[in-house]
This record gives sequence, C-alpha cells and structure tokens, in this order.
Amino acid sequence: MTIKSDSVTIREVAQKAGVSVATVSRYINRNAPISKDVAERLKLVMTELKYVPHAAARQLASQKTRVVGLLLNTLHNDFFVPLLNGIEAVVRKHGYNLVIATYLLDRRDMPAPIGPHNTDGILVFSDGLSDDDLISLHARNFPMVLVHRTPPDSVKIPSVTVENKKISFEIIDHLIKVHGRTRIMLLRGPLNQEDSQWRESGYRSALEANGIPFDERLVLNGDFERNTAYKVLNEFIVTEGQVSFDAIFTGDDDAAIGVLTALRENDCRVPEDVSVVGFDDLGFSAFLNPPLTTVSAPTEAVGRIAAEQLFSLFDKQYPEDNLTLLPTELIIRRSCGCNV
Amino acid sequence: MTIKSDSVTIREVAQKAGVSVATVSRYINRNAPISKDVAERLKLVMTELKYVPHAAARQLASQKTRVVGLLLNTLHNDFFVPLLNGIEAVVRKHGYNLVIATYLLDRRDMPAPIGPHNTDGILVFSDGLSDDDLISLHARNFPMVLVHRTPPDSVKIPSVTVENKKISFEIIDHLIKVHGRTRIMLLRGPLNQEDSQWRESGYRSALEANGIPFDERLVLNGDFERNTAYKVLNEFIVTEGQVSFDAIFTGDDDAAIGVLTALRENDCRVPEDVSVVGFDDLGFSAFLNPPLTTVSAPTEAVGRIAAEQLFSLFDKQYPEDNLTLLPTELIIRRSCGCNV
DNA sequence: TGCAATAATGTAACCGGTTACTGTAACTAG
DNA sequence: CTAGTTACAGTAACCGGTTACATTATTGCA
Repeated sequence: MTIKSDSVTIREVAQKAGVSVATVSRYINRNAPISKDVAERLKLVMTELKYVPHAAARQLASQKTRVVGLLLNTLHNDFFVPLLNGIEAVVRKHGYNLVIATYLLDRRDMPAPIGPHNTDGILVFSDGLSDDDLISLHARNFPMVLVHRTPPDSVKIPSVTVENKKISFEIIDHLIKVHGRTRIMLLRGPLNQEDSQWRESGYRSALEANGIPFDERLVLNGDFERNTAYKVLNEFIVTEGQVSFDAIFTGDDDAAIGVLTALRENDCRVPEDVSVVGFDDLGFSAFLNPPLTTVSAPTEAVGRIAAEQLFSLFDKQYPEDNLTLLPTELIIRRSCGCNV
Repeated sequence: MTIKSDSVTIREVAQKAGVSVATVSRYINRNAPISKDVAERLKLVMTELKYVPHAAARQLASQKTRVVGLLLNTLHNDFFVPLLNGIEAVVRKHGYNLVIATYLLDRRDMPAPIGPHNTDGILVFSDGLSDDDLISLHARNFPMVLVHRTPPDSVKIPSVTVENKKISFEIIDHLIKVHGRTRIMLLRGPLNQEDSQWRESGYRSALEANGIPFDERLVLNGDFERNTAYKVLNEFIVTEGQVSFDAIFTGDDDAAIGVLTALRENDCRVPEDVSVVGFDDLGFSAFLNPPLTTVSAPTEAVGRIAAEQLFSLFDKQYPEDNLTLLPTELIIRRSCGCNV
C-alpha cells in the first residue's frame, strides 16, 4: 500500500507522549479515568502535533458517525432558512455534523444519499423516501424524525409539523365572509406534499361550509416556488383571456411572490380585483406590496424541535407524543383586502 | 468486541455471490474489469441483501470522504438559499455529500467542525477560519475555494465572489446625482466581512467623487440581518429624535427589510423622505413596498462555480484565474425615488 | 491486616472496506 | 508458435481509530 496520509495518527501521539494508543483514545473520548499527569502531557503533545482524530476511523470503530442527515426535496424556498437555522443550531450544540441532501422521486433508482450507512439518524423533509422505506428503516431501529410529514399508520416515527388544515379553513373563510370572495383560486404545492394536501383540505372545507361549490378549474398545480407560481398563473390568465377569479390562496409565501408578479403584469390590482393570501409568514411577507395576508408558522421551532427529538432518540428516549403539531396563526394584512 | 453492526458487509455479499471481496469492491467502484457474468450475479445479490457500502469504511480505506464541506458564519439570511442551491446541485451531480457547519470567531477555541479529517475539500464563506488557518491548510494541499472572500496575499486559493465596490459606487452615485441625496446613511454588514468592506469602500468613493464629506455619524453597524437592522436603525432614530438623513444604503436586501420596518414605524416615507437601496436582489426584493432599488448578484452562480472549482481542484486542475469576480448589475426600482 | 473494589494503563482484535501484489487464462502480434 | 498483453479474479495487508480483556498499583473498609 502506498496510501500514506500525511495526517498525524493516534499512534504518533501515543508514542510521543510515551503512552499507549488506548490511553490517547480514552483521553479524546473522556470515557475512562486518566491521570492528571498523562492528561496534561497528551494535551501538550496533541496541540504540538496538531492532531485531529480521523473522523472515518472513529466512525468505523465506534459505529457512530456523529452526523445527522437532512433529506429534502429541493432547496428552492426561503422557507428553508429558518428551518435550517433551527436544525443547525441544535446539531452544532450536540457537537454533531449536519449533512444536507436533496432526494426526489426521480432519483429513486439510486440509493438514498443519506441513511444508516453514513448518519446516526435523519430528519426527513421529503417524499423521496417512500412509506415503505420509512418502515423498513424504522424496523432496523434507525432514528428518524419526520418534518412536515405524518408517519405511515403502522409505525411510530416521531413527526413535527404545523397545523395546516384548520388555519387554511380560517384564511379562506376570512376571504369569503369578510371580503365576499366566491371564486377563490387554489395554487397547490407539490401534489404529494403533506402541507399542500392539508391546505387544500382546509380550502375545500371552507368552501363547503360557505356553500360554495368546489370548482376544479380554479385549482392550479404549483410547487411552492415563485417561478413556477408565476408561470402557471400567467399561463392560466393568458389562456382564459381574463381574470376569472377574485381571490387566490397561493399555497405559501414564496409562491405568493410569483403570483403577485403574474397579477401585476396582467394589470390586475391586489387586493381590489383579487385578494391574495399566502402561508408561512416569511420574513419578507410583511413588506410585500401589498403586505401579504398569510399564516405565521413557527418554522425555526419546527427545525429545532425535530432535531432535539432526533437526539432524544439517540438516547432511546421516545417523545411521549408521536406527533408534534405546532400552532399557526392568521396574519391579516392588506393583500386580502383588509385595511390594516 | 461486542460491536455487531446489523448491516450487511461486503464479505457477506462476496460469499453469497461466490467471489472474493476484492471483486465486489471492484464492482462497486467500477475501477477494474469484471466479467459480465459476475457483475450480474453481484447486482442481484446486492439488491437481495440490500447491501449498502459502509461510508466510513470506504473513507478510511480509500482516504477519500466523498464529502464537501461548507463553512458559514450564520444561516440568518435568505441570501443562503440561492447559494446553497448552486452548491448542492453540483455536489449532488458529483455523487458527493454536503456537510454544512457554522463556525464563528467565538468558537475559535474548538477545532473547526470540518476540515481534512472529514471532508475532501471545503467552501469557505466565513471568517471563522483565519488567514493563517487558510495558509496552513493550503500548505497541506487541502482543496479549498473561498466564497465572497479574497485569499491572503501569499497563497493562491481560488476565490469566487461578486463585484461589490464599483456597483456600490454606482448605486450611491445614483442617489446623489439623480435624487439629490446628500445625507446618505450606511448600514454596514459584519465588520470583518469582505462584501461589507467593499461596499463601504464604494460608498466612500461615491461620496468623495461628489464632494460630500464622509460623516462617521451616518454609519451604523449591522450584520446583514433584518432584526439587527431594525434594532440599530430604530435606536438611532429614537436617540436622534429626528430623521437626520435622506437616504440609506442597507448593505443587503435582508437588512433592507428591517430598515423599511424601522422607517415605517417612525412615520418616515420611502422614498419621499428617505431613499432606500439594498444589495443582492433577493427574490422578494421586487415586491417589497416600495419595490427595492438594489444590486442583482448572481448568487446561485457563485455557489455553482465555487463548487465546480472545488471539484476541479480534486483533479489537480487549478483555475487559470485565481479570482472569479462575477458581474453585478444596478436594479433601479422605486425605493430610491425613481418612478419605474 | 487482608481482600475487594477502583484507578490507570497496555495489548491486540476488530470495524468494513480498498488495493498492491500475484496468478491464471485468453488474446495479440510478429 | 512464442513472447507480451490484457482480462479477470483472489489473498491479505492496511486505513486509524475503539474497546474487550488483562494487568498492576492503589485505595477502602471490615
């Protein structure tokens, strides 16, 4: 073998300090008593040699990666900033590393980029892993926490998400009751995304509760991305030749930006002609023109709590409640037609 | 040893397929000819056994981690979404994993979370690593690409960033020449951040070129975060008891949000009383109220190019030009006072 | 005082892959 | 027909740590 990593190894440290490798290892991991004398010597030698333990070797020997994975569909959304923030803070606090991977249905032919082979546990915000995948990983006792996704019925995988349906009902109900809107368009998120489904469900309930028939033609498929939102809505308007709706639920705030663009370019006034409402209350939403009526969701808290639960799982501590549902709140601004 | 990972190993695969482990390894890595017959058999066995190579073992044996690191100061900015997007896409394309770590000056007592011990190379968007750190890593031939940061004089570390100074000059010059602003406030970014320094430099040049004396009292220290921006500016206004400036360069678009909030709460009209300009042209900027005059920066391209350069370094291919400076562009909207 | 418990350390097997080296059979060129 | 390649496969050393087990010195306590 000619592989000769230039890095300092534990044996060199041991030799220079006149102790065995086992002692050095114990010092590194503080998992066994070391005499004060030796400890000081090791500390000196290690800084002198600039010794840094080789991560892969530790992982292999200890069967722990000290890495947490985050599986996403895409990163195309400002929504991920607070989420990542929450997660990263916790991961860092525990001295772990965070690996981020996107994994979509279209890549299902290759193995998931993260899993038991390279992480101690993962946070799943993705439908790239099927329910079957989840079940099989769970059966192997692989720690997982789902984010904005409900676990399959049969298994108890902790899940952290926000209340979507009730609040979506409320925001649509607001459009109908307060602003008299009746032709309310829905711009869906990704079809197999759960938030998206719950929001649609709330939308439908609100229509029904107000005696407005559901109209399939008023539903567009988006993906929580501003560009898609723009394209889809613009196409719709151009095809129709007119604006045949008086309100639109954009699915999320990011998509709202695309929606606002499309409406503006088609000379449609918001909120005079069309009410616009979003979801998430991202940092910029209060400052859009007009300020966006939306739903505030505690996204950073979702990230934080999900990560904390994952670390609890490492200690075999299961959360008493399988599903953590964080509260959401209606944020009324101008884009729905209110005068605030 | 009682460690008994439940995962399938290469030896089990080899045995079941009736070949040696070396052959299996060669099949996995496709780095040596394998007979069609054996290849098919292995493929079958591997799917049947659900074999996934153990990442740490591969890393240890091959001395390659197949991991790229991204070192950041914080994640508190929507700016990171396009950056991450660009980086992640490239990293994924190469079949690598991406680990993200924040590392700040206040943690300098602990070793950097990512480095030669756990990555094949890193992208540095952080001043957590000092110039000395960079030099010493570079001396060890550790692949690195700097993002929005110039390498120390003595070493040739590739660096990808955007043009800051000239465009900052232009945007300030615009405020002065077109809108007659003379008391232009500067909200700095982090003090040791390079973009921030170049932008201040452009700001000062523009003042000088127009015969306006630099006034230290019109400079506030922010950190490219909306909350800080709000707090700092609000404090300033409250302390002064009046709005003593007629324009403000917010440093970046995220901070612009905080600035707009503070101005609004202090009954200050934008752009009538105060012109506001930002930097980055984040997705929401065109939809702020008023639409934000800013500078568009190709942030996703920065991420993409930086990552590509890092992979080139893995192949010992050094970019012909050490410094990649991507062009920026003035985006005139309403917040400066223009009528677009 | 005697014996068990504890502290402190060493030895070496082991984690699960990669690859240098070796060997055989088939193929190619002269 | 023979030397030189090339294709394909196996053996085993090695990557750099961790830790079970063994050993010796020290301490605690009846």
